[in-house]
Amino acid sequence: MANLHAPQIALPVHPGLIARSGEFAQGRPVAQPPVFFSAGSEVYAQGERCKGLYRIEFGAVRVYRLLSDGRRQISAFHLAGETFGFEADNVHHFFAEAICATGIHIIHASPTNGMSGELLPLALKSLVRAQEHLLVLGRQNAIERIAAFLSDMAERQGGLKQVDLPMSRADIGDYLGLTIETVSRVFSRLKQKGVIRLPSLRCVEIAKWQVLQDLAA
Amino acid sequence: MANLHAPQIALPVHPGLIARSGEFAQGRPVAQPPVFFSAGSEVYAQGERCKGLYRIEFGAVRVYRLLSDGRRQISAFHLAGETFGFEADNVHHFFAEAICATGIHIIHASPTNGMSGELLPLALKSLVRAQEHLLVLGRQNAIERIAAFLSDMAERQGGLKQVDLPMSRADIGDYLGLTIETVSRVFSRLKQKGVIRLPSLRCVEIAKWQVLQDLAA
DNA sequence: CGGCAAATTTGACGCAAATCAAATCTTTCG
DNA sequence: CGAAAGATTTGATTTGCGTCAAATTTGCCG
Repeated sequence: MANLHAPQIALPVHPGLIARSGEFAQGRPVAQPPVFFSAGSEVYAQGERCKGLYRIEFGAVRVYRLLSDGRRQISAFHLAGETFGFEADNVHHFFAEAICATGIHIIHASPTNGMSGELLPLALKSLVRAQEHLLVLGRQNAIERIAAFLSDMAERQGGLKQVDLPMSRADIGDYLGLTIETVSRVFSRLKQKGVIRLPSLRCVEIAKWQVLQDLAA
Repeated sequence: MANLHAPQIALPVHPGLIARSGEFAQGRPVAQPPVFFSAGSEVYAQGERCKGLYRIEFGAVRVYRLLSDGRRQISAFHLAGETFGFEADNVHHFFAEAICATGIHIIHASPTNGMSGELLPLALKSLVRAQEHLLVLGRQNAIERIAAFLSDMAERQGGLKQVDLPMSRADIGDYLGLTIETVSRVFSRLKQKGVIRLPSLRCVEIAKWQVLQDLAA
């Protein structure tokens, strides 16, 4: 049951070094220049005060919580173009870490900057994602979880057959409520059945799209 | 694995019969008169067009999805005072049913009625709830899930020792990703350990608050 | 009140995924 | 390049929860 993960130590590289990209979009201040985070570095911590929202320029982020005994649940992965960091109050209740080299716009939301109209749709997208994921964790078995995960990742990357997995097997396990061994075994099983190919550890090629969809149920 | 639930048949009793309560609060139009739903009746269905948001006056609601083979995942229970029915687009992706006799205000949100300011906090509350629940489903065992569920229900009912459970064991199971047998066994185990008492099927008395909290991890 | 249907509990057993263990493969970096 | 550390895969075994089955309780309605 225990599933301990030593925190990966890596410090974020802070602004100033980074070329700033468009600070204004549609005539509104969007963010400070994008901040660069190296693989494994912390974007924010549980208990930290919210500074705003986070929009990923490139890279990927995992958002998670820990139980007191070290079990970890990743509640979401976020990819380029996605916005995360919503909280009901102004304190973070989760940890967020860059999975790989990642550039993030920090959006300092305030009542005055006219962002509020776009916040709700983004928050709702997060909500729908979380609710979909509840179904997977509550009622699907290992192979269905992996199939759903791969379908989702593929879809979010434009539906190409080649899917990039920036995260480790441990991350996938902690997202799907499985152990790394089970994740690995299911990958092997899918490969052996010809549903996917694994050109490399962090890359999956979906050979039988329809079969994967059906498995995801 | 399969977990079939025949839909409970009961029709909502529609307005007109119901005395209308304050249609305006703080000078804004809030809702049509509250609508009464009998136990098991449908509030909305998956695929149905969104008519607005729903605020519970009294009673309780379950929101759920079904897999093609009938497995059901309840993503949330909603109690009196709570608002539900958020979607990213204007189509419902879940089913909502009254668990018991329930009165609901249907809030026809529109850009013009000044509700929008209050929508985001409510949506975020739903989001946080869903994320908390992910941790339970992903990483907690049966006893921890039940303990977390009972703690949550107690807290939402004002922290009293006597907790009302409007929902069946089947509902609890489908919310926590467990079978009814496992739910029942865990209740028995908690009772036998003196953590809870069961004055009746739908009522739990929390005898050892701290133990329950510790179990919820 | 009495009888039936549904819900819940309890028991026996099986299985999917966890755990424990060890062999590969990959990456890092001196 | 080559060694060491870490990640992943694979195998053997255990176990918590699901499944199947039956007993018991509760609620409903004439």
